[in-house]
Amino acid sequence: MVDNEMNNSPVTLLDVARAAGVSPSTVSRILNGTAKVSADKRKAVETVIEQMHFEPNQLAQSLKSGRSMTIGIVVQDISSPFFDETLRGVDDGLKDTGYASVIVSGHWNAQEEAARIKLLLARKVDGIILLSGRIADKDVLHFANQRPIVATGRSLQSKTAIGFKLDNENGAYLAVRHLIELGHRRIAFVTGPANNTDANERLAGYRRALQSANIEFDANLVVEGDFHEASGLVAVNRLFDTQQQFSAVFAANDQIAYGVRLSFYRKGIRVPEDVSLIGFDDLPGSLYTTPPLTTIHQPLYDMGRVATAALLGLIGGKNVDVTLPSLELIVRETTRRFR
Amino acid sequence: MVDNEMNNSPVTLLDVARAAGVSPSTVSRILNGTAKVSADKRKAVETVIEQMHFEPNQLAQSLKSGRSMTIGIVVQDISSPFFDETLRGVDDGLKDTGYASVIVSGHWNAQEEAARIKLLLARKVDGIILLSGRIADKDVLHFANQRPIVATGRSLQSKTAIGFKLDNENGAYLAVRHLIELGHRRIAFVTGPANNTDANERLAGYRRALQSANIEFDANLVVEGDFHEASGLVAVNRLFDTQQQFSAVFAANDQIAYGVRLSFYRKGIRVPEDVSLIGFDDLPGSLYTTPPLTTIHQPLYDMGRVATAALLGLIGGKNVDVTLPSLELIVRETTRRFR
DNA sequence: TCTGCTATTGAAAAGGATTTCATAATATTC
DNA sequence: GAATATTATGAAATCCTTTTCAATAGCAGA
Repeated sequence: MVDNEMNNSPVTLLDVARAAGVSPSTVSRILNGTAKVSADKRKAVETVIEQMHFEPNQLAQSLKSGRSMTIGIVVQDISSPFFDETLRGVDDGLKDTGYASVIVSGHWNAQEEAARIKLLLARKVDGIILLSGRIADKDVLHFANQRPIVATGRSLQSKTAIGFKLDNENGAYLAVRHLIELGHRRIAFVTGPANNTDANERLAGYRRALQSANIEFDANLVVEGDFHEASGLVAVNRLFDTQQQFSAVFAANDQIAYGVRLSFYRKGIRVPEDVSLIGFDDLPGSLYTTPPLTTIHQPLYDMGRVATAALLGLIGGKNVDVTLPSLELIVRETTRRFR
Repeated sequence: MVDNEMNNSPVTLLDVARAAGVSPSTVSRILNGTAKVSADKRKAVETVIEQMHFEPNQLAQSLKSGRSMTIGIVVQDISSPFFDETLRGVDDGLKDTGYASVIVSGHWNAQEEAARIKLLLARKVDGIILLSGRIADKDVLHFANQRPIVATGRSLQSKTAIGFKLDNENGAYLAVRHLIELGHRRIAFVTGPANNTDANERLAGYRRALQSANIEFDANLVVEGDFHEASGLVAVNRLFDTQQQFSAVFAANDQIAYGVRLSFYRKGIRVPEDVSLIGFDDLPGSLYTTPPLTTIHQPLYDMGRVATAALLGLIGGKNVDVTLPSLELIVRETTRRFR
């Protein structure tokens, strides 16, 4: 409390240098260990730094070095549990690296994503992690000319960009096969938006599973949702309105499954006694639904970690290869043998 | 693709100035509209900017102006729905202001919070939003000497710091009164960590509601949780193990309520037929639990907006006053008349 | 004691933008 | 047409660190 707390202009390296009777260069050298400095000066400078509570101005450091020690993260929805888990992985991956992250949201809109990426670039982030999103691959590659980019939910491979995705098709196959193994044959699928790749791949997995069990695909059992809870609810209502027969529902993600679950509750249909339900994602909340949701576990947290490691590698100029844990069926309590 | 994409050193304002045959000052003036510039030069500069794809280096701008156009946000848990909602409010509040945000997590640890705040300060954020947290008020005020801070979950009022909190006590009172009005008299309370202010205030509200209905407080009906789902589950088990009689449970937050709900499901106890359950927070997920959860609505999103507006006011040197929407009882489907 | 090195240290430039101050050019007034 | 007030523009300083380059001092070797 002895320092310049009153005087609101912050202490600079120059102030320190003057107070310690040395040149700024010397202070900088001590700070960064760039060169040998005599013991007495070092001591003097260090005590002054202590006394004055000096903290180097990162902005100035960044400007000089060209490295901002910041990475940008583009999510699509800042309050979605889906992105949260990945974000937690990124956060942990960044721990003790000196990097901080700027998180921006693209809101599932290609134009907004591009605008956000430009913003990050203008801020001179050292790299970008792009989680899902609708922006075209070629635009991603274009931006990657300026700073390395790691993207999830798409396959990309260049000197400055890496993209990886999980095997949605296979995950969906696993889910539907599980239902089939339990004896279900009329399986409804509440999918995601028609133009969404993930949704379409999951649909493909659904079809493959049916096919390999010689169950005919029935388009009436497929209802479009939007990955949010409400859409699951209306999807089920739609299924009932059109009088479809089914004994199980595969929801394209857990959030849809929650909506589906509620719709059944409203109609007095029991899960899993009357109908089986399976989701996709394994959000943290799915452990605590009533009953706990059977679902396909996406290693979201790990994706965050892997993406971060890959980006740090790219930034450091190392060549990286990503190996992801795979999708996994988690059987909980919303599925049961038919009849 | 005609520009310097190959040549990886980015275009600077000086490059633009040279290419357009004017001084850097002029370019800057055009960029910022700081002064009048003749139409022909403006035109020339603008076309050069366009051609060269010039983007001003924000780092340099920030260094000069002392404003980084970045605000720091300290959350406690990056993947908690509680913070997410607030974050969404902040995000929306920042929209179109030119500010971006750096989000760091204090992990409910005072020391880590302090370290994170220092990190943000070193990055010269223009202000900080502190969401909950355990760091002492005086430390917050100390940091606020350097940059304005807006904090939630605590009351603070100084030239550079604003803290506001919702009326937990009253919210809890509302919840418990609702149960009492439904005829419940043996009401269990699953609280938060013993040293947590919010938890204690909610406990106080619980007690006041009982008292004003002449129901004697029974310490055996109060079980400590930690605001996470699992603790709700074990709390109920504990209640059963110690053979407590109760017809309703008040959970100190929605996440605890989810755990409580699951425990009941496991025991074959129906909600709300056999027991009533009420939460606190109104997380987005509470709309889709089975059945949808009766709870106390915390205006989390609004808190984010309000905090952001307050911080922007503080940064701009305006004097701000915060008015918060209040807590509200949301009756859904987990509570019902006793017997 | 003198030459030749090495180890420390400081001066100054650089990084990219903004802003003050000065100047040249134009416009206004009588 | 002369004198003054404006206006548009550029030069240079500034924000804070880092880093290159040059210089000084100290030391070893002969």
